[in-house]
Amino acid sequence: MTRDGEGGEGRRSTLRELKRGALELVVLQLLAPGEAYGYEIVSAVTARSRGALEITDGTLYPLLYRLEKAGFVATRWETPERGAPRKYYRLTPAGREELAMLGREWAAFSKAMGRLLRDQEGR
Amino acid sequence: MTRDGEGGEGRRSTLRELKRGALELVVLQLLAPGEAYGYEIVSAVTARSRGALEITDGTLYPLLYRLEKAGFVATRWETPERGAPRKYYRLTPAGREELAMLGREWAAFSKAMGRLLRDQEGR
DNA sequence: CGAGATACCTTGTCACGCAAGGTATATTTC
DNA sequence: GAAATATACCTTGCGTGACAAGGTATCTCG
Repeated sequence: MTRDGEGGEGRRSTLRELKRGALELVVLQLLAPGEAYGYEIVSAVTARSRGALEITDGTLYPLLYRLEKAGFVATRWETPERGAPRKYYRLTPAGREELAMLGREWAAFSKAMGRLLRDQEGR
Repeated sequence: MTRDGEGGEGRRSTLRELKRGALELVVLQLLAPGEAYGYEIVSAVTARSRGALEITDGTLYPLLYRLEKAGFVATRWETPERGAPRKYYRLTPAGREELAMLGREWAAFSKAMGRLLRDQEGR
């Protein structure tokens, strides 16, 4: 996966802002089954969200750094038999708590949004 | 509703970032049944989202201004019999289109998130 | 006339996604 | 064995937007 670019001059991609806050939750969820390295996470985010969420490595690495600084993930370097060295990330216990909490918050939030969008009542 | 403050020194309020992107959609939805004025919208957002989304007027007014500049809402001043003058906002046809589009995007996004969070598969 | 309530608006700060660059290592090709 | 390519990680600069904090204008009440 190379530099993509997307063509975008000044276009606002509507819910772009919304997707921001979801990213931390998504990354933690992706790490739940086991460890993964940076580039792997970048493509997993797009794949597992079926395109609803697309990120670049320039977005991910600062986030991973914040997560590590917050104690939610721990890292490990590994040099595979072929290819460049990889930095593997895995959840810490605090990271699993954070994941659970964000999951609950997401559920509450999306439920509230669904209700609000469904109701036709005039305030 | 006065200045609230929330106590927050450096605290990260978790899904705060996520709620950003939802706000435009929520405000447009609140205006769907008819016009409303600023302060009314501020309290309606909290009430209709049942606390899942809380904003201050300092957040809303810049957003309303952006929506107006984008042609999604139109305004009208009214001086009520009692109290300070109010600026009423209503959806334009373009605003209704935007609302419909954001609603579809929200549905797709929340569906993708739900699926991602539900799946336990190891990438 | 003050004090308070209602309502609107602006300024400054901070967070963060993202494009665009860069570095390091390993592999392939000539 | 040097250049080219691929893989992977990291950093810088910019723009956007939520929010706190402050401000202004109008009206009501004592």
